[in-house]
Amino acid sequence: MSDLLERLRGRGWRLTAQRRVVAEVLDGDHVHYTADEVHALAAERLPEISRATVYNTLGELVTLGEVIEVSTDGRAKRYDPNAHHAHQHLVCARCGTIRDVHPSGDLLADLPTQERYGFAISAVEVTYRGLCPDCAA
Amino acid sequence: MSDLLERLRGRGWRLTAQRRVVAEVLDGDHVHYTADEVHALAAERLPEISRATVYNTLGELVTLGEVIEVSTDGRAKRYDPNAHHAHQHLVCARCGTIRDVHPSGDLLADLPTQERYGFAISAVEVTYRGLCPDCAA
DNA sequence: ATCCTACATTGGACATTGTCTAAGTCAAGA
DNA sequence: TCTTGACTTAGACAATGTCCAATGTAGGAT
Repeated sequence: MSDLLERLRGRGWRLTAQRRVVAEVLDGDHVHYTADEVHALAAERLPEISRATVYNTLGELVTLGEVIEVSTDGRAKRYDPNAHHAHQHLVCARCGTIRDVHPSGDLLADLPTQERYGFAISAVEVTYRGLCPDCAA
Repeated sequence: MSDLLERLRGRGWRLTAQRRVVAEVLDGDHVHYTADEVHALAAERLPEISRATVYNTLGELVTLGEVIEVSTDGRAKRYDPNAHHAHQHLVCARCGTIRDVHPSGDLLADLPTQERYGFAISAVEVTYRGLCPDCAA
């Protein structure tokens, strides 16, 4: 992720303090924050950053394909910076924790043509649900 | 679905006009309404029905396993009465239309043990995304 | 058939998450 | 350094969902 800013600048992104802070917050492994969490963490470094800017920046990162938006349930969307490695999600039904997982098998091939209803399918998402060790205890 | 009310009464459900109307609205094939749509349709038959009751009833039906809650994206959840046949969903990324589909393959077996992080996995959901024929045109 | 009462419904306030806008600010090229 | 169009901000607004106290009622008991 350290070269993310470089990549974005190459695409004509204007590099502002706010965008830099948001990108820094998303840096790291197994990070799946909500927009509000990103805002809180960003505000630790840049207290005046507004919610609107965080939403804007996250939306741009999603559009650019640098970050994936994960809607686990009715709760807030989470943002996953691990966009360059195909993966799926394992979600705790109780506390909402997310882990990245890598199932085997060709998910797209599993859907017969006659079940595609003429759709141009562009993505397959798999969500495994269950209780994490802490919540199961 | 016609025997749904019987089944629910057998479980001690008090049968009210409101609950009957909500169940009737959900009756049918390939129905994936949002809570607000259910409320609007129910209100056609029972104008005084409140939003709270629709939310309560949908929640109960989900808890009882008669209806499945589908969170397609950041939009409103949709309610799928086809709970007794395992199936997955095909969603149009543009208009939000949902079709029920039945992929082959054992999705649960596709996740290696070492990728389960000690979770007790209880469900697997697959969402295929793409553009429906209308939106692709 | 009528009465009781626990359960269901109602309306509206409230909460959460996200979007939009007008006005001010600033990064970066000239 | 100047200029300008893109960026940020605060706060109003919107969409969806939850909660509560007051009221109503289904269905068993009498």
